[in-house]
Amino acid sequence: MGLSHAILVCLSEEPLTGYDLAKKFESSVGFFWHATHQQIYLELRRLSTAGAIAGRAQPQSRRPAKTIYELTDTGRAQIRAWSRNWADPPAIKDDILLRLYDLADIDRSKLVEHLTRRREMHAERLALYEKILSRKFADPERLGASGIGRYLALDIGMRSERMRLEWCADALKLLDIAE
Amino acid sequence: MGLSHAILVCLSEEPLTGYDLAKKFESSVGFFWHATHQQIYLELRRLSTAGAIAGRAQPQSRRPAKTIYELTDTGRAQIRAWSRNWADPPAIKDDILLRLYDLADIDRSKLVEHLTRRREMHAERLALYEKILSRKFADPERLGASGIGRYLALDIGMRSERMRLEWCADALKLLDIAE
DNA sequence: GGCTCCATGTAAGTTGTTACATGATTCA
DNA sequence: TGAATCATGTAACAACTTACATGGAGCC
Repeated sequence: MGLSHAILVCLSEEPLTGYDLAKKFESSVGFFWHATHQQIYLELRRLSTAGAIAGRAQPQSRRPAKTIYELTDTGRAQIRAWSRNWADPPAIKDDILLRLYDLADIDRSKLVEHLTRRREMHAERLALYEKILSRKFADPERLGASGIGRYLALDIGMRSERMRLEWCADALKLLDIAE
Repeated sequence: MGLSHAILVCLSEEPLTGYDLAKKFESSVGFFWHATHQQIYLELRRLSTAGAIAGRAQPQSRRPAKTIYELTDTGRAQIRAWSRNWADPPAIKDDILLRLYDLADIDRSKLVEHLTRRREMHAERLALYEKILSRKFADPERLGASGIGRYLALDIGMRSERMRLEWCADALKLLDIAE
């Protein structure tokens, strides 16, 4: 199961609450692993009863109480074991390619609209990643071990956005001349 | 739901049996939409009772009987309606990026092994796509409307493999010098 | 005699999505 | 005064995975 590993990896960096994790899954880690808060809270309870993580309840004044989870030694051992396993490259499921497959039967102008919007989204994403790069990885020589990994994750994110951006542009060109 | 559309799109090309569809989902369409035969047979029954497709039973000598499904007018209308909807870019869920995120805590030599294997897989995939390209799309000028769509789907597949291939190579280089 | 291809299914379990719910605090 | 943030959950459903099952045909 992927989500459990994603959570363990996050917690290996620092102890977090379910709420914090949910936020993380909407930005940094979320760039390559998506999860909702419902999934996260459920999984936290599972990992907790399995002994991979431990939660400390922390009452707060003026705020609902929260539970901060951290890795146990068992959890740490689990990550190490998991990291040795082979991971199949992810399968792509992209609706827009499905539409292209049947181009003859489909509303052409809508497709152009969608491709244009996607091109913009990829450009925005790319700009965001570049901003993160310049802020956090300005000096790649001085990155620590975990820094390199995060740099590489960001790097493939950028390459992916750039590739899709270019493809959208070329697809639009081709659709235009093949009118 | 995605699978139903994937099936409808396949059937818009030609009538097929569940078995044929399952094969298609392991090669051509399978490059951007994966499904097992169990899912497919279930979905075919659903689509059939919903009236989007119709199956003709065809008894065979020396072979088990088969059911050939084809689109109904309702089904065709459904595709057209669906094709106008916006499709969010696919979310990536890649285990290997998860591992990178936590590089400090992880078995480095195993990671190198995995990246090397992945690089090979991407190279193989790319070669396969290039072969398909030269066989089926040798002359892109003369493609019909549906041909362009399929060409573009193949094109993004090739770009994707090439991008990942290069990323693997660069990641291996970086991990090597950052030893 | 075993392997792959044809052709279709059931059943159980896991994962992911969507809708709904609560309730206080802080900021504009 | 209303929206966003903090913090956590239940419930129903949809989608996907994995294991198991059947049985003949043709090939090496």
